[in-house]
Amino acid sequence: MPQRAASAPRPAASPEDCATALLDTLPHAMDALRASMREHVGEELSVPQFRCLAFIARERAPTVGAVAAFIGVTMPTASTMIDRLVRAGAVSTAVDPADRRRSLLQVTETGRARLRRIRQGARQSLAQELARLGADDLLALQRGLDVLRSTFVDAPDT
Amino acid sequence: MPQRAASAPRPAASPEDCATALLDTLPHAMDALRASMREHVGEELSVPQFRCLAFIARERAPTVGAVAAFIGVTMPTASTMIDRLVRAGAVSTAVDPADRRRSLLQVTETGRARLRRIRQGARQSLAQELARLGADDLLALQRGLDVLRSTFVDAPDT
DNA sequence: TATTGTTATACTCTATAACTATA
DNA sequence: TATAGTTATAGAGTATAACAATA
Repeated sequence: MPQRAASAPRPAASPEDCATALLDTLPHAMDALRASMREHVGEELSVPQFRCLAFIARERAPTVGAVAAFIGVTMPTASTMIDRLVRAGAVSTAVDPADRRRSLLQVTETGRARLRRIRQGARQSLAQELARLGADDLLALQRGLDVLRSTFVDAPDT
Repeated sequence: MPQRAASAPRPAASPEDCATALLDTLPHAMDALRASMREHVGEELSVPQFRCLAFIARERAPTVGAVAAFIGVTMPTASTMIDRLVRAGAVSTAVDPADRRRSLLQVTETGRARLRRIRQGARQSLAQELARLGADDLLALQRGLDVLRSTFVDAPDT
């Protein structure tokens, strides 16, 4: 079984304590994330738009339903969001020849460039804030985020 | 200096890597948090409303400006949000006798009960998902959240 | 008949600009 | 004149209900 560092007695972390910490930490962290995405004026994307675009970019040609499922919204919501991205020239749609009810989505070259700039800017700006942390804290953060991902990204619902 | 477990060689976590992890993990975690707050039908609060109410509840009698600063929105936004909470009977306002421009906010007993129920429900529902994790993962999560809090809650901007 | 997606409608969240009241 | 707050307006994000088109 996993042997632990013998240094200090570790108080066990209960699921309830973690849930509480999640509840009052996550919203602030999201604020910072949002801010990092708005920093480059004139070149911005809301968090939902960013997620939407990033998802479409990394799938080959997802449907509206797939986007909705991924970002966790209803189809009407995804539909209008995608519509805005299409009007902004970031996404193109094509009818699926195999099932004409489906729209296959793709990020345009414009959208791809836009996504790249936003992502890089946000990452840089967040990294700058994180650069104040020591190596131990960074590692702890990374591990915590891994757990978060395994819980809420890789295994969405139970 | 902090001695490390001698088990495996640890790849150093760079601020950039953590920023990337933040960018693609946090939104999903927020989805889960939002869902946990909506679970109890008929007894819900949006995340911003929850933050607003929770802040007012734990301060003695904050002003609209203080709420705006805490949740990171402009005053008009805070003003209308609070107005909704007032109309819902969760918050009461009183003119500050010392400076009649200020409104002093308070959570009503109704609001307090509501907040308690929502918070408990959300915590329980999140805790249930986290209960699948082992003790090590829970600890890692707790530590990661501590780092997140120290970075984005305790020390908002540089 | 079931599924994919859109349209209609309504609310919250959010900002900027313009205004009111008080210091 | 400066500050606290509100009102007006506009747009994004969100949901439910109703509809269209296709399987």
